[in-house]
Amino acid sequence: MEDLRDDRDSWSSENCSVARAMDIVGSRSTVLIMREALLGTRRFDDFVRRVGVGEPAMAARLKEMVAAGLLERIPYREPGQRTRHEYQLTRKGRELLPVITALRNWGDTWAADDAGPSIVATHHDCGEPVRAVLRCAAGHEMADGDIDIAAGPGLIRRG
Amino acid sequence: MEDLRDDRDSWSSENCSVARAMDIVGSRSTVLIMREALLGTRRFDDFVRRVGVGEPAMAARLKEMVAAGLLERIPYREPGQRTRHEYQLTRKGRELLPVITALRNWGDTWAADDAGPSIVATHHDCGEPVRAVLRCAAGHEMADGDIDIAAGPGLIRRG
DNA sequence: GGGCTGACTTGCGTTTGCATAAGCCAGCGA
DNA sequence: TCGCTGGCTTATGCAAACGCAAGTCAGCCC
Repeated sequence: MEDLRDDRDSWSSENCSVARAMDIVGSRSTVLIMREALLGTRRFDDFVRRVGVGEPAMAARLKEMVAAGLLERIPYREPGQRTRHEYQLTRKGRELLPVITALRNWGDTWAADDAGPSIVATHHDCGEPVRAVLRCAAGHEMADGDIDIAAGPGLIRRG
Repeated sequence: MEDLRDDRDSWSSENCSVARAMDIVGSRSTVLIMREALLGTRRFDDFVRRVGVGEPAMAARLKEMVAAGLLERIPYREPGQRTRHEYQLTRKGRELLPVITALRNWGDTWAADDAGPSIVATHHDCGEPVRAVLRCAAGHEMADGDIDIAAGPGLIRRG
């Protein structure tokens, strides 16, 4: 099994999933909106207050995220109230949870304030803290030294 | 065990590790530089070529990343060449691998082009593909529905 | 039909990110 | 000592992101 890192210049990163993911969720406010959405927030003014960005920025961001398929704009009606809209996570959006969790883990370790982390994700069944870890399809958990880089079907070779 | 999502307005996200992580690695180019660094790139012009940003932006980004402790600027000398500097990952930087991996997984699933992913991380020992997954300290792997949000020591409660 | 409220939109000015083009500088080889 | 090369820095300008302040609009309540 060849490791592509050994000949990094024989292939290009044009078709890169990391870059494409960053085009969609690459801005600070988008990530913070995802954090809130994953914590259950759904309404416009709750997002504004909890994320801490202004209304114009929030409106623009939410519109982009609906267009990108991370959120869905759903009408709802509370009794005695007019019809409003809320922003619900789609599957595409919910599946960003490992990204947000990995970011939170890293921030807890390397960028926390003196008091320690403010919130901890825990396993509902056993109460133990949850982390994003690297695991192979055979079930082995690993550190970064145990990883090779192999070619996928979309690899663009050079020369 | 209380779930903090049930009373989201009783606490604030001021002290948030996700936000602080985004302040450090929140820009597209920083993430792409981390991608390349984790693939083994170390030299200035290799970063410029492989990441696809201009030299001024790269110089500024690398300087920030060294200041943030993600990279270290190390002098080296190839025989017959003058002394140069390369950018090596620190432990702080290397530990972003789960974040980058989670982003790549998500991009492969939700933002890939028709050809499929260009590269696949595999386990060196068994060759199976590697993913970032959520796992609790007791060893259970889980989906997003199995997660509670508990208070950490740094939580800021309100009124 | 007039007020109120949640959910935006508009306008303006600032900051940040990045591109392009050009210039600088250290030192090795000749 | 002179040119070459890798590794930047400087100059300039555009475009996107964001904050603040103010305005709009829909419709339920009265």
